Amino acid sequence: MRKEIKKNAALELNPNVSVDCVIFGFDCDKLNVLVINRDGVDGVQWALPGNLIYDNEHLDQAANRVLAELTGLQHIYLEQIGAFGDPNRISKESDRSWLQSIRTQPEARVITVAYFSLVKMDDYQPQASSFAKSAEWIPVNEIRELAFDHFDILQTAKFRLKQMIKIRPIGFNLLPEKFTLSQLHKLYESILEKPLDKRNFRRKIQKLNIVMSLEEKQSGVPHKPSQLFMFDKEHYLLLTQNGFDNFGF
Amino acid sequence: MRKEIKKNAALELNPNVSVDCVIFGFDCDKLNVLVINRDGVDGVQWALPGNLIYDNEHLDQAANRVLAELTGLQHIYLEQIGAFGDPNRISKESDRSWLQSIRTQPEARVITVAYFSLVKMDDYQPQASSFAKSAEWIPVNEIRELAFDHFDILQTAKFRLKQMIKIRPIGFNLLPEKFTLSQLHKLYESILEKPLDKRNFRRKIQKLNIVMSLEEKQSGVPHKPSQLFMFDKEHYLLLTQNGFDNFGF
DNA sequence: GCTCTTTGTGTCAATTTAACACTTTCAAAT
DNA sequence: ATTTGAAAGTGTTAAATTGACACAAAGAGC
Repeated sequence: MRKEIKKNAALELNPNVSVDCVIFGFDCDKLNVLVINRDGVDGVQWALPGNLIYDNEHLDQAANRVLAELTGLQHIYLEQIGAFGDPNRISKESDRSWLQSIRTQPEARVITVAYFSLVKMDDYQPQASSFAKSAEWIPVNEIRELAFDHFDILQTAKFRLKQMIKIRPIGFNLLPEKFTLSQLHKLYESILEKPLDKRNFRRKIQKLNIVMSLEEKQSGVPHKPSQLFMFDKEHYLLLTQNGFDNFGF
Repeated sequence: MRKEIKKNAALELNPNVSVDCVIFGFDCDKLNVLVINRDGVDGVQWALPGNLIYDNEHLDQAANRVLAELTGLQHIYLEQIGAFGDPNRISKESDRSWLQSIRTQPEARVITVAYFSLVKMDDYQPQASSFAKSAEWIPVNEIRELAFDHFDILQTAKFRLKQMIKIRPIGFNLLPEKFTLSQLHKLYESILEKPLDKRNFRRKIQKLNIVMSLEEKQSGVPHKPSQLFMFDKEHYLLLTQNGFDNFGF
């Protein structure tokens, strides 16, 4: 039985609980996810940024801290997806040996609490540090495998995102301040993984009153320049809190 | 640092991870939730059934085991709500002293993974055992306070239920095999906490093709007897898996 | 047979949805 | 200067869905 008394919980990692972050970014073309490559693992094997929590730390704080430590990303609103904790989640030899090299209790049962977020890719240039030897944006649909149970977590995150998009406005965190409706359109298509009728999409978005058209237009593009839009922060926030009942596509 | 090697993980409770269950039941009138009263706590202070997990146990299994141990309820499909783990979640003195009496590491940081489920109240007569000195169904809207952070968990469960009802069919697990549309109607009103137009409700439900009317009618009621219905298991299951896009009320 | 209580039913106007094609505007190439 | 390619932008229609709303029917108990 574990019985020792903790003296300095503040500094102590809890060997049983970790957090993992699924950070989605949008490059105005497709959905990407932020992954790291771990120091001490040969070759390329992507993993979600994640690590053990401290004993005195809020889960949400831990997620933010771990994300920042591994990738440099800060001040991101993270939303919880849920807990994952198959007792046999360490099925890959590379994961096992990596844990041996980094954890004081590499065999400990770990429950991981997953978080996700949506950010503008351009605003966040990942900088690998701590045990991350690299940190990169990778297109979501190119990912076939991840460390531990991270692939499951990613699938769940994608699913949650699909649900969320029907209930709340989305895009504020994923698009640049000024954006075109085509970009927003593509964002929705990327998340839902299906084509949406352009005219119907535009009509629906405009009726929500969350976008305001600017005077400005695109320039330098080899085709008809697009009107630029901004989100109407007030309306957007209102809908974020209240959600909408009927916004199916 | 905790460094000891576990020999018999199978028998060892993990001091850092617990599960809690929010079991909703419907008495054909209002929504209830299953709560326990703990042995060793003076007076009445309700708590959700929950306890630490074993080190080698799946989270879902742990939730089922703990629920069965405390209330006798078995074979229930539990769905995860998420992880809760405020490091200061032990704010009440009664919780603290109760932990002292039952846990080997009463001060340990605990992350709890919450689950919820919907059952027919009549099929499950709770039988308190283990550290539960009683186990009862209590109307959800009479609950003002619960042990630990269980009130938060309950609120989150209610919220998730409200969301779920718009995306998937509901009722199969909450109503008796044969039921009336009025009962189903009341169930939806209880969950959504708002009145729904009777005719519109019936129209919508019927269009889903999840209910089949039986030849049978109610009898012995002092008013016009109601048609009885059953769920069409096949259609119901189909919609459970696929969800529906537009079922707002 | 009267009363009480709950069941069960239909219409209409307003809104929302899905399907669908052509013109406009710019930059780059010729 | 003209052409070409690429994406932007725009409206109508038929069908489906929504929400609002009121009264007759059936049984039990008196």
